[in-house]
Amino acid sequence: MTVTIREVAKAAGVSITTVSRALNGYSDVNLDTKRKVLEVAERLNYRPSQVARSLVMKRTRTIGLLISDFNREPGGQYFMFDVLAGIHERLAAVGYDLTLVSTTTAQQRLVSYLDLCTEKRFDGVIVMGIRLDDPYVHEVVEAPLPSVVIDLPLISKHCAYVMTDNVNGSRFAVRHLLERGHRKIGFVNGHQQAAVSQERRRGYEDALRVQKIPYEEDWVYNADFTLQGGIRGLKELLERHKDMTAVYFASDLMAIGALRYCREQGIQVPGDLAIVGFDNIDLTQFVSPTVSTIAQPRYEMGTTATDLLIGMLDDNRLGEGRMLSPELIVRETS
Amino acid sequence: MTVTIREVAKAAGVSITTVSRALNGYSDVNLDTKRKVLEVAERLNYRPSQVARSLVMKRTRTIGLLISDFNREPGGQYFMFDVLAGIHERLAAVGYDLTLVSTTTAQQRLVSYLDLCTEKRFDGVIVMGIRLDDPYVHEVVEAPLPSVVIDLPLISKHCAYVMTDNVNGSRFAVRHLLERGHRKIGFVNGHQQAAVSQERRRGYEDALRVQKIPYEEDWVYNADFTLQGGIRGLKELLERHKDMTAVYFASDLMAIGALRYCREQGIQVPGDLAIVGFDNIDLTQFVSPTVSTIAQPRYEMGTTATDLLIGMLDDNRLGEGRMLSPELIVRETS
DNA sequence: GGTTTCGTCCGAAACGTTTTCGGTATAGGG
DNA sequence: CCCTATACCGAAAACGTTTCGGACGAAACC
Repeated sequence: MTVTIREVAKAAGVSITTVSRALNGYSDVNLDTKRKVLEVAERLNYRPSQVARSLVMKRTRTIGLLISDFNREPGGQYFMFDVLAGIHERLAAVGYDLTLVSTTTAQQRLVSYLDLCTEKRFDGVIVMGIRLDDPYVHEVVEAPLPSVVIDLPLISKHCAYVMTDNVNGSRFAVRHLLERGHRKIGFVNGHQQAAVSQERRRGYEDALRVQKIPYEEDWVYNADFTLQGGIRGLKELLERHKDMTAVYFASDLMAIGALRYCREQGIQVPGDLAIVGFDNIDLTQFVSPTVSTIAQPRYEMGTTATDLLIGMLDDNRLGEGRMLSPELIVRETS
Repeated sequence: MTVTIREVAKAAGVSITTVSRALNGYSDVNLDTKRKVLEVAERLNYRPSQVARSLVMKRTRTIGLLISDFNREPGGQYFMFDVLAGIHERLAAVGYDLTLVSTTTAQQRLVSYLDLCTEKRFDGVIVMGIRLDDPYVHEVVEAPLPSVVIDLPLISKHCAYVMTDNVNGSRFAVRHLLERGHRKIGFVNGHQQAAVSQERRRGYEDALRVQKIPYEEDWVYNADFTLQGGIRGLKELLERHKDMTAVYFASDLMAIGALRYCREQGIQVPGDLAIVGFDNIDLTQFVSPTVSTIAQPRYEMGTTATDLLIGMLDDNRLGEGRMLSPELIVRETS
């Protein structure tokens, strides 16, 4: 059926050793026989089996993309697609493959994260969308398998991470509102199982403190990154504080939900209430008014994650953390 | 390093044949020895190598997702992510892996589509985002490798396809505008290298003809699915026809671009001009006014594509075409 | 009691590569 | 003329599985 190296060898009148060497560009093969081999291989349309090669080389040149439940995070698509594009682009450049595995896969087979990866003989893994309370968090860090985690500061010898600098991102957002003269600023956070939520809260707190504004719990509402969560958060905060003039949301989706609520309630944005979101998803530019936000370099997160992983694999570097800079984008809601 | 079947055999005091049979649930192995083997395998934390297995079984249980240039289609993300989710979900259920390969990968290696797939020994392929003028279109159809193409009606013994019924989708859109009383209806199409563009134009034509309205070339503008394209299209059509009261766009992104242009020009939507888009991307619900559109069952496209492929692989069915029904969603722009 | 049958198990080949080690021939140096 | 260096090539082991064909004993049958 498929043509093997043996048939090429026979057709070219040499041993399979010589074929292998000729095709892989080794030096100690006569130029004429090399040409002959290449010509025959071309004529027979020979394609070396990567699985056979993987078996003997003990590396698959395949890295796994572990997505914690593909569609658990509503609106996570906006984030994930760009990261994925970055990962894919960089991996293609260095000749690695990417295979998708979501935790549902593991669940269905009742097998642990690490077991799955060793069965498939991945050379490395990139982990995305994992939560603080996910059971396999420690498995990722401690595994001998090189890995890089996105948006969760896990680090070890074989585990690197890349995140946006969420603390500073939050600071930018809140500082911006402060500069606009706001003093009564609420904060609607994401769910507490996300590492980024903690950091964003910290940035909010810090920015206030710099201006000697005390941080108080009841100006914060813990939602879940979703549209509905944003609506609930705004509603609740407005009830608690009639004098609130600005709200900072830990996701654009929540900010947009809030925007919708404001329209229903006749609250003028930014006149009555200023709003800043986080993520810079496409939507922010299309809703009206357009929403001010903190941009995450999503594509770059993908590429640097890949770079870190490749560094561990090919130049066996150690795991390290990489912080990417967010950027304040001022639009109409503030 | 990693524990092999040989070590399990030694530890359990049986042959590797027996270990293999025990683990794979064959019948002719004594229940006691089977238990013993399972216990030892568990204790040693044995994980069978899928690459060794692939080599001998001559199937990898891996299917390739061929994306024609990941970020060539601007706005393609909205479409692709959901399809991807559907594919992934279904594949996981039947125990296949999915590995991403974009044409850039092949280009970088100067190797044809088919060569790439045979090297990686994919069991099948799903092709997405391919254009009519892509050089490897015929390669896909004629290859012995089972494949499913999304949004391009290619069919052969080993090649199936799944698309939305774009002709009917267009009919729904235009008929809806007709029912609203419009008679002067423009059409801004996508680029001509997409198969769906031809179909959508046909649907537009048909719907008009049913109402005895002649189809005329100069009511159609060929754009490119993008925001800017939508703006250009609307502008051009408005210049050609002062009396136009409605426009149908072959993508939501174009419709939304048009919406933006209308706002700038003070054109009332739907008062002065009614608008219908295509795709039902999330954006349509967030812009103001919300845009009427034809919904594509994106997730289902992914799952049925997978079902078709699995059918060819496991039950060796032949390639077939599957049409999915679109749905008219009336919102504020019409 | 001999022959079958059945239940268990194992040896060895096969899958398609890479790589180590060594072999042969030719050329060059003394 | 002998020895060594060099260039080229091949045999065979290895990677970790699955599976075919058979072996061995015990039970069953005639």
